[in-house]
Amino acid sequence: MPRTREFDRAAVLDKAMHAFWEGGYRATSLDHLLAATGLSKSSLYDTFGGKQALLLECLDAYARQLFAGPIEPLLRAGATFDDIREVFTRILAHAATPAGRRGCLANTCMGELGGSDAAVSAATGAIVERIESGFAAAVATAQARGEITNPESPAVLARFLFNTLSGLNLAARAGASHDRLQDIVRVTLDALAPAPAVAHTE
Amino acid sequence: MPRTREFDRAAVLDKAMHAFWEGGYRATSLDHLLAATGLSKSSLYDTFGGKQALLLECLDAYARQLFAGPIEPLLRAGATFDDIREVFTRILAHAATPAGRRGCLANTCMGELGGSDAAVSAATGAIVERIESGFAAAVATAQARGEITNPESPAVLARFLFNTLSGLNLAARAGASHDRLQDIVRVTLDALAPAPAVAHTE
DNA sequence: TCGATATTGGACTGATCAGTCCGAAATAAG
DNA sequence: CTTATTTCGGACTGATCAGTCCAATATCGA
Repeated sequence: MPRTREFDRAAVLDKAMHAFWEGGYRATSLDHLLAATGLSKSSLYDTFGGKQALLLECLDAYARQLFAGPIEPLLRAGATFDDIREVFTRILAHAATPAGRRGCLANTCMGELGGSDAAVSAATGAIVERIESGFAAAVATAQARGEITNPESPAVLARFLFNTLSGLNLAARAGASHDRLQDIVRVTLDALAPAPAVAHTE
Repeated sequence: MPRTREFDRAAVLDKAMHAFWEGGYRATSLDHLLAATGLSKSSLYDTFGGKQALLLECLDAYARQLFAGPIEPLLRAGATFDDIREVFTRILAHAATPAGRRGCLANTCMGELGGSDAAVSAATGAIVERIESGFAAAVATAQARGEITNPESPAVLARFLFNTLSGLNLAARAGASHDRLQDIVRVTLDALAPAPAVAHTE
């Protein structure tokens, strides 16, 4: 009996996600979102509830694409140092695309709304948590295999790795050169398994 | 002949800076700025020109307090590894204060306006540049003295150090624990002069 | 004391914000 | 074809935004 919906929910969500990703939350007005998604105000409100609720769904969609894309190697059981490397390689590759300048949606939202919106804070916190525990598992495996010689605990090294990621995303958004990002990644990865220094001293 | 001004420009600037620091640019409305500074709309516009111009002056004031405070050790001629350590110690100490949750004004502005406001971008870029060249100089000195054994160039290590700083500020704004920040700093500094690994292999 | 001049308070503007609401349109079951 | 049901377009709301403007006010030199 009902009239058929004229849009695809998932496709609309994807477009809204890219709009937020580009401009952040406040700077992306509802009018802008309507233009980006092509639907009417009433449809948007009927379907998603409101601007904040839409952002939360976009963060979910963003997380899914993250865990299916650049972060995916980290979630495989038995991930190793190579998988950690692969994550950074993928991040760098994405940062090199025109869309890469937008950095990370979760990162941007955290910076903009972290202190003032508990729901957004929770959503981004969950993403952080999942990435970091992936790093920690991979570090533990890599330490057991001797690929990572840095004796800090997996949890600590995971924090360090995530922090580098976080900085990279902000740098990309600030327009950093590819070289700059590569340098940072190289030093970071090298910190996990430093070359044996000058050796033969003692 | 003129009527005497009823406020202290520097004090007003300081209050406005803290308002922006707390809420970012867009979320800090003019009304909020007026309440924070205590002056009237016409005084604010006569004195500073407008909201964006005020932010730019706040960024200048912020840079001055940064270079006279946490970053100061880095700007001394002949700064060494200890001075790099001292910078991070000061950053950690500041992050532990209630105000530390706000992170870094320049960082927040870069994330919020980096891609859309060239003037803000230039202002924050100049701050980054100055901090990073301070890091680079200190790294060069420390390498020459053998305090830093990591063979990467001073410029590259400076990028790495700044990236850690950048991540720390976002983490602080996201409400990270003190332990978390400390872990990140420890791993970062250790990456500059890694302990001689297991040694005596080879 | 007095007048020239800058500061100040606050009303005002037009734009834009997120969000509401309802009549018109479209559809599918009967 | 009719009708129940949902979607859709767009007008509308009240709040808030940054910014303008001017009359009232206060001050200082003379």
